[in-house]
Parts: sequence; structure tokens; C-alpha cells
Amino acid sequence: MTFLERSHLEIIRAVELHGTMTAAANALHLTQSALSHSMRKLEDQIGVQLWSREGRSLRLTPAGTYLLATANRLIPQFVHAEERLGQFARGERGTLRIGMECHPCYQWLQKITTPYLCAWPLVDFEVKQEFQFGGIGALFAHEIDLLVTPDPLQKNALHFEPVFDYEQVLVVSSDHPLRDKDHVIPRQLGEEVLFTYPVPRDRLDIYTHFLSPASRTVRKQKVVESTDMMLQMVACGRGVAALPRWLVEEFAEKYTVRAVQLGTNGVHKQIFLGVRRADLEVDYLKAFIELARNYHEHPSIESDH
Amino acid sequence: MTFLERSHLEIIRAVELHGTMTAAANALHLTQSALSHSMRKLEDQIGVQLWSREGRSLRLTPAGTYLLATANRLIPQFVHAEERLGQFARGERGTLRIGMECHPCYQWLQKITTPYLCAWPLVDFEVKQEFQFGGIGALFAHEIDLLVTPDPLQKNALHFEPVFDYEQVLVVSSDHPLRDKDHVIPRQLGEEVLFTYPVPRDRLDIYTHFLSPASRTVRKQKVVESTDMMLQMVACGRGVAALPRWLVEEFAEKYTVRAVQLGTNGVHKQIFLGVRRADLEVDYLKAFIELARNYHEHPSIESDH
DNA sequence: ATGGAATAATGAACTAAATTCATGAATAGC
DNA sequence: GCTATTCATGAATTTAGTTCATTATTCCAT
Repeated sequence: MTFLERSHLEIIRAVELHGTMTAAANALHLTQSALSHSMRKLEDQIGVQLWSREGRSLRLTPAGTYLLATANRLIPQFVHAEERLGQFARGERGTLRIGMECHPCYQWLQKITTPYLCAWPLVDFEVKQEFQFGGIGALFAHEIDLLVTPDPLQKNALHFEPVFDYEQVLVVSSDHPLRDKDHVIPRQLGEEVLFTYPVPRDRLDIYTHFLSPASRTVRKQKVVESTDMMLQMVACGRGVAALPRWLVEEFAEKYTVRAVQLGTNGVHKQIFLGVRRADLEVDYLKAFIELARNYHEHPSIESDH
Repeated sequence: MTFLERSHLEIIRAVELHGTMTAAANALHLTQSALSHSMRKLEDQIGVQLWSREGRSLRLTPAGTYLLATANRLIPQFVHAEERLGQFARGERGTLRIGMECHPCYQWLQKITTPYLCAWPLVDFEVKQEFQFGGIGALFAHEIDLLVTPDPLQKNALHFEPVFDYEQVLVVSSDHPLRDKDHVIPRQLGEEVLFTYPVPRDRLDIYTHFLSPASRTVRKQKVVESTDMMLQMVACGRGVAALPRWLVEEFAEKYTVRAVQLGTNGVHKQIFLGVRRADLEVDYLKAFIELARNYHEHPSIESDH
């Protein structure tokens, strides 16, 4: 009943990677014959060809294509599991895979990273930003170990920890009419060009917390990839943007822009750290959350250098 | 370097599920000794205990807990992959990639699609219309599996099946001078505006089978993207077009247009389904050709509702 | 306490499976 | 055509996994 082995997945990947069975066999330190026997047996068992043999070359059938996709998904997880087991063995135990679900989070993360890496030199650090099934899905699927997000979710198996409060503000150029206003109201953006990161509107605070509740919109929305680019455009009067206040202050020397409060009360946000509850015991993970929680209490001190 | 096998994952799951190694061994149709040896070897290789042996019972270590979580995540994916490969084997699942070489073919295809998708719910369906090296080239290059074309080609490795006969007619508005003619001759289009799909003239039947043989042309040719747009323009007297008769009848309720025979004998065409001969064995492909062949025999019945 | 039942560990014998070796057939490129 | 390369195949061989038989431990009932 169970035919499929890790070795089959390794082989189909290697054949795809190296082009021929012979080359794949060398790469795997096996003979071409071994691969041929092994895969032929699998084909017999599942009852479908993985490759169509055309002349002396192999072409993946739909079934083969599917199996290759499966292999590309599963093998890295085997490799990662072995790595982590090795880390358990050496008592280091740690690849910290962090997922980011918001652009400003990334700027914040960079401030935490340096002190953490110093304190935990043996912990490998990976940051991912794209998730097929969202950040929460990535946590569950063990693609990541820690999720940085503004949207916590009440789940039994997950724990969310608030680590950073910030205010989302409007960024305008230093000669913009709104520059010295105490605050701005949605109507005042009606004729503006708004620069945003390339994400859906329902993930942009300026829409969900400011424009949309007032049923207002801007003249035009333009997406830019990077914060630098965004501030550059704003600085030279091409439009406005919405960013965390601390981020604007950070870039104050580089770009001459002003921050204006959004609405009469301001838009106040929190960043959360999500983690699988089972991992709350893991030392190097616990330490990261601890560091993050303590760090946000003195952001002004750190940024005053 | 690669220790971890599917069997290890199966074992650690079974031990957790059944409580003891002995029970797990029975469930897996192996002996207790086999499991003990197998897991012991893995522990030696990775250098860390998976269970702490407390008396005669096993308690998972942190490393073991991690491996169990990995197993619970990966094993179901193996099982699912095997199920899907089984579906491929039984011809239930595949990807049917269809290439279209003519615009009216597309309308025809849509009529086949619905019954086919119902009959083969697990077959993925893709339709492509642009080919770098033509439809035949796309078939050879395995870009597509099925080519819908009016131009069959005698090739050893390919099989072409006629699936649909139709008559290409001139479409005019309901107050056009030609509306009640028995047929139209090339000269009578000399002052007309002709709407066509955006393809080269040598792929347009009205040129290859009607105008060009008589060395005639129209006053002006205008291209439009869609059949709807084409009929709309014709209906309001902006020009004429050439379409399959059944297509015109299908749109008769929506647009008040008339069909007039092209020339004394009419322009009669066939649509062919091209397939690689090697694929004639594939169930879900065979079924599509079968369905297409049977469907065209009663087009009038279907369109009379 | 103590014997019996159940557990996992261990080493040797055995079995099955995977791998290699040697070879053949097909084919792409020169 | 010829050569080099590719994948397939069958038999021989090696490796790995499994069982068998046994031991040590421990849990539990008496």
C-alpha cells in the first residue's frame, strides 16, 4: 500500500535538475541502473508512467510533473528536519524562520535583529515574506517559526504577543499645504496621489482605518516596492504616503518630509509576534520574543543617537 | 547525509498512536525488534535520543516531539500523493491543455467544455491561444495536448479527427440590401466594410475561399477582438462579417442579423482535433475526442432550445 | 514479597531488497 | 555510416532490513 519513498522523490528531482538519469545517478552517488530499476518499480506499483521515453530522452508525464512538484515541496522539509535534529543533537537547536506580513514590520525587525544575532550566535536566521496560504498558514505548516504581523488571530495552537505600538501617519513633502496641520481629515486627500506598498487595500491601514470609514478615496493610488522609493517620491512632491511615525523620523535626515496625524485621534497600531504554542518552550525562540517585548519600550532612546 | 526515511516517520507516528512499540509493530505488520533496530539506528545517526526510556515505557524527548510533528505533517502528504498518482493511473486525473487556432473554434469549444468538465471533474483544463511555433509546433513541444484547428496536417506522430462541419456565411444587418439574397458573390462586397478577427488574411476563410480566388477585396477591413463586438457592429449597419452559420443562429435572438451564403456553393469547413498519436491511449483525452465527435452530429437540436 | 505478563534491547541468522555489473537496443550528433 | 551517449534489462552481488531467540527490566496482581 505504501510505495512512495523519499528516495523516489530525490531521484525525480535529481533527474529534472541534471537532465538525464545518468547525470542524476552520478549526483546521487548511485548507478544509472539503480535509478532505472527503482523508478521502474515505482511506475509498476502505481500503474502509471512518470516519464514518457522518447528516444533516449525522458519527458515528464502529467503524473511525473505532479510527483516532481510534490518532491520539490517535501524534500526540503526532510532536509530541514535533519538539520534541526542535528541541532538538537548539538544542543544548539535553532533555525529561526521569521515570516513578515507587513512592510513596516520589516523595518522594525531590522532593529531587533542585530542585538539578537549577537546574543544567539548559533541561531540561523531566515526571513520570508511570501506565503501561499498566508502567514498563519505558514506557521501551521512549519514553514516559519515566528510571524510578525499586525493582525493577530485567536487560535488555540498559536500564541500572539504584542511587541510594538506605533502610530501610522501621513507623510508629505516639506512644502506641502498640509505640512503644518495638526491633523488631516479624509476629505483633504481627495486630490492627492497616494503611494503604497503593493498589497491589497484591505491590508493598508490608511484605507481600513482612515479613508474607507469616511467613504473617501484619493485621486490616484500608485504602488512602489521600497520605503526609500516611497519617501523619495513624497519628498519631491509627487504625492503622499502613510507610514509609521518612527519610520518617518528615522528617515528624517535622508528625506525632507513631514509627518501629519491621520484624523482627530490618530491611527494607532500594534505589531504582534505569532508563534506555535508548542514552541514557547524553545529557548532561542523564547529569547527572541523576550527581546522584542523589551525593546519597544525605549525606541526613542535607540533612535536618538 | 540523508538518514531520515519515510519509514521512520511512519514508526514514530504509530508508536505515538498505539502507545507502545509492540503495538505499533503489529499495526505496521512488523516485529517489535524491527522497529527497535530501525529507530535505534536513526538515533545513532542523528546523535540524539527520540525517546527517553523510562522503565519499559517510552517518553518523547524534545527532538522526538519535533520529529513526530514533522511526521504528522509529512505522512499525510505522502498518502495524498499516492492517492493522486492512483487517479492518474486510472485516467481520472490529468491536465488537458487545449490549443485553439481559430476564433469560431473557441465558440464551438465552449459547447463541449461544460459536459466534459462534468464527466471528468478531476481533469484540469487549460486553453491556450498563442503559439510561438504554431499549433502543430505546440503539439510537438508538448505545450498542448489537443489542437483545435481547421487545418489538419498529415504527420506520422499526429492524428487529426474531424469533429465538426459548418458553413461559413456572410453576416449582414437586417436592413442590408443583400439580406434576402440566395447567395452573395465576391464583387458585391466591393464597397463594404468587413469586420474580422485580428489574424493574418491567409487564415481568414472569406479571403482564402471567397474573395482571393476571385481577385476581389473589400472597401475596408476592420479588426475586432470579440464575436459580440463583431455582431454588434454588423447589426447596426457598420459593415459585414463572415462567421459560421450555427454561430449566427446562436446569436439570432441577441442581434438582428441575417446570414447569406457565400458564393454559389457556399463555403464549407471542418474543424479538426489534433492529438499526438502516443496520447490516443489516455482515457480523459480519448473521452474528449469521443465527446466532440458525437456532439457535432446534433448541433441543430442543441441550438434549437 | 514474588511470580507472571508485558515491555524494550540485543545479537545472530536469515531474508528480502536494493545496487552493481555486464550487456543490449535505440538514438542523436558528427 | 559511425561513435558516443542514453535508458532498459537480467543476473550476480552486496547491503540493509527483518525475524528469531533471548535477556533484562518493570509493572501489576496475588
